[in-house]
Amino acid sequence: MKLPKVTSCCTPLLSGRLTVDEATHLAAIFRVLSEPVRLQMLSLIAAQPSREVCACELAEPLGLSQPTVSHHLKLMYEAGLLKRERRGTWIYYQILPEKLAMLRESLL
Amino acid sequence: MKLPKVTSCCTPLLSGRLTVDEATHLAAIFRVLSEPVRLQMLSLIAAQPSREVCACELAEPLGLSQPTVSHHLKLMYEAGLLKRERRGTWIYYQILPEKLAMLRESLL
DNA sequence: ACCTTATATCGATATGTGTCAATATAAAAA
DNA sequence: TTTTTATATTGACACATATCGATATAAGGT
Repeated sequence: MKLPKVTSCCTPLLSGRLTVDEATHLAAIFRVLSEPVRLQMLSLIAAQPSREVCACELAEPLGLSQPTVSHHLKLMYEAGLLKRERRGTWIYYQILPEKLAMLRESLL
Repeated sequence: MKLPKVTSCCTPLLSGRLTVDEATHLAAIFRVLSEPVRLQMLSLIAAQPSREVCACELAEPLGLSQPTVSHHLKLMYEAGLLKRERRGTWIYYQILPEKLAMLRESLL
């Protein structure tokens, strides 16, 4: 059985008081967005006509090593900002726009 | 002469490629939001009927020392998330909703 | 099986930062 | 001016994390 998609997680920041758990969870997502190279990665993915990117395409334009790219992608994947799909040897990453929408709502 | 209020700062994340400077600037603001106690502070300010709070009212409900509260308020002030106003011995802080609106736009 | 390429993990290091006690500064009251 | 209260700064420490080289794992091709 399929569960309905969750598009929000937290009380909006400005209406009602955040619980400690809500604040911790929301802060963790903002922390993932608090690294310039990760924002550049997201921008780079969004700029592709296919709206996806192979992990192997990121190291060179960002000037980072492969382990570092892998590290950042993992953090964004675990935060629910990216989904991934293995196709053969390669892994492709896509942005999950619902997560960004949820974040926008949290800033209301 | 009064300048028009700036409500946006960066290319939206998903449209067009972020420059390094834009990514760095946006990431710095997200970093300020990446600490649970700071989100709780914002929530606490917004929950006041007056929409403002005296710095001296924050330490006790958050279980933090006065220097730590001062530190967090300074970071949020410098990031443009809060404005402050001295009234006598006390300093009152208010949220700048335009900044949050700008952040929401950056997540488009 | 072996080799090649892509991705993940590990270990080490450097840098950043949240926290507090101690102290300094600012403002008002006595 | 002295005292009191509020806020800011400083210095120290603990902890998190971005980064890389080295290595491990995964998948496909020869």
